[in-house]
Amino acid sequence: MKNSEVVQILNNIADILELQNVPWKPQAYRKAAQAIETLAEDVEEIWKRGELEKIPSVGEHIAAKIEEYLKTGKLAYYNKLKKEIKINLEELKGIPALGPKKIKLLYQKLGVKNLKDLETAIKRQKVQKLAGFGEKTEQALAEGIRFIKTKPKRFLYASALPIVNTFLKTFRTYPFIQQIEVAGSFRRGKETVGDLDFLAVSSQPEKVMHAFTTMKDVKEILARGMTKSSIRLGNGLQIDLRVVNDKQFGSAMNYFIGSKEHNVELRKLALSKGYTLSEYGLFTLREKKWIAGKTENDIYQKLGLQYIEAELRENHGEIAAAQKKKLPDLITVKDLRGVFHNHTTWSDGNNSLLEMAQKAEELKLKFISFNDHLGPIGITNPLTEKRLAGYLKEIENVRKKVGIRVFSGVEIDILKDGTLPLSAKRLKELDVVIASVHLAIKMPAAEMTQRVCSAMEKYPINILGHPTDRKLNERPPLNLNLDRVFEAAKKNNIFLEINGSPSRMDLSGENVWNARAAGCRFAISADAHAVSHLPFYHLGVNMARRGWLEKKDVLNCWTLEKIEKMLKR
DNA sequence: GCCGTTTTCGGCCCGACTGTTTTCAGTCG
Repeated sequence: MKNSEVVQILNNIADILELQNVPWKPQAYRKAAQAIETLAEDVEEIWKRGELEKIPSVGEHIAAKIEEYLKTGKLAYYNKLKKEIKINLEELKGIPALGPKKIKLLYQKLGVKNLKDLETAIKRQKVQKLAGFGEKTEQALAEGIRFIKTKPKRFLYASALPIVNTFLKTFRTYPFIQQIEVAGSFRRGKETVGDLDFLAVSSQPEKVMHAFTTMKDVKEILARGMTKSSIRLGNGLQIDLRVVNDKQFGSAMNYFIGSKEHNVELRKLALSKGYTLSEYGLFTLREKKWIAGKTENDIYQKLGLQYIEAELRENHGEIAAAQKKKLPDLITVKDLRGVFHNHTTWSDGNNSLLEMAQKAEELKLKFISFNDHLGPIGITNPLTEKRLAGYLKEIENVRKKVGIRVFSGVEIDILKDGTLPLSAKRLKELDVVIASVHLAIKMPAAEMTQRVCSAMEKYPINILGHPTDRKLNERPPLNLNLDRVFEAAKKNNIFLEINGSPSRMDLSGENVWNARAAGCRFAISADAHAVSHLPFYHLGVNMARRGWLEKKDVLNCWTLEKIEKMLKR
């Protein structure tokens, strides 16, 4: 699956062309990148069928470039561009508040080529003296650097997911492998992963190691042993594979799923009961007699615990709860009857209302909620009060053509002053109102908290959209006093969104956990901008599970009658 | 560089906010 690599290269080309002031081409490359990003299929398969140009926004020239890359692993045009600019754009463009124009000026006036140069220039206070820059910009850049430095780049769960699936599917076909599973933070459903850990059962470990280290996507072999090897893929993701025997599989899974903190607690508990626990099994302390290890359930049982789902293993009280048999009956993907927060061509989505609704029906959902943008951000092609009537009319038509419930709604901006750009009266004409912060995202905590809480107090809002507005690997969460936000949400009967968009995952599992403790309820959304995005609600379920949620905590799981009743404001 | 058919050439989602200015450029979505 080379999709993510192709997407990255096309985006990088767009960045360079933008820096060079080339008109229009950057958009063309970016659009093509976006189209490939939302593909459900492997771009290599499409190329093999000779259908690259059938991908929207991919024309003759970009298709040729994709072909060159897939064939040779290189792209001459991209390499030429990289040589021309002499700047480490990938590094610099990641800094918030730094765009192509400023990067160019920094290079021309101060010779800044990379992060290190920029740091030196800031230290010498040279940046603030540049035309168009100032003290505040310099400060903002220093802060931006601090942010990206303290946040090591991790892979999004969603980009690791197809790799995991392909890997498992392939390795499960090998006759010399009896069992193989993914472990690590991926298994715990974390929104990002540092690497991937797999565990296999085989009586011929050397064959497994051979198959692993000779996979076609391997770029580098980091370690190759008899039962354990590590490789790095072309996209930089590290994969570890370990082979154990049948009797050890459960204990090894338990050890490699972690978290480390959970494991430490579990081992302590084992000791207190006269056992010792390691990746090789649960043994009696004195005679080292094997007690359990074949399955994880055996181990938890022997320790007097309920089975603890992987998503809960963060040493967040799960062991104590398991002792008292008080673990939550965790929500699953199947419990969701529908999905909130979906965009269409009425704002910045790629598919029509009908296409989205039909896809939801195909996914066996019972309802879909449309929440196109309404607010001042032009690039989202937002709805206006004027266009609202046409939007609602088309939704009415869609209702006649599909067999599922279709909720009308908007995603409306919470403006800087805490007001919404549509009256409460008009908002009440809609089934589902999601309110979100999109602009003026840098505000001190007190003001930002006031802004969000005031909107929840004064307007008929159903769902607070992506409450912290964080973007994984891109920017930190809003300055918010979340305790106050949770309190206001509870008081005003507003559901907190768990946004399943891969780079958002907002609220995070930990925030969900806290909000649940504060008595809040939740709505899971896809924030889909294309039919291929609809399944993103699965990722939201990961956050919900990490936050200990049950069916009763999540609006999507209720009966349609109950949902409708609850949405009335 | 892509797209479309009132166009094979001439368009290409655009407004708020910030920090720098004194009317606007750059960034963000």
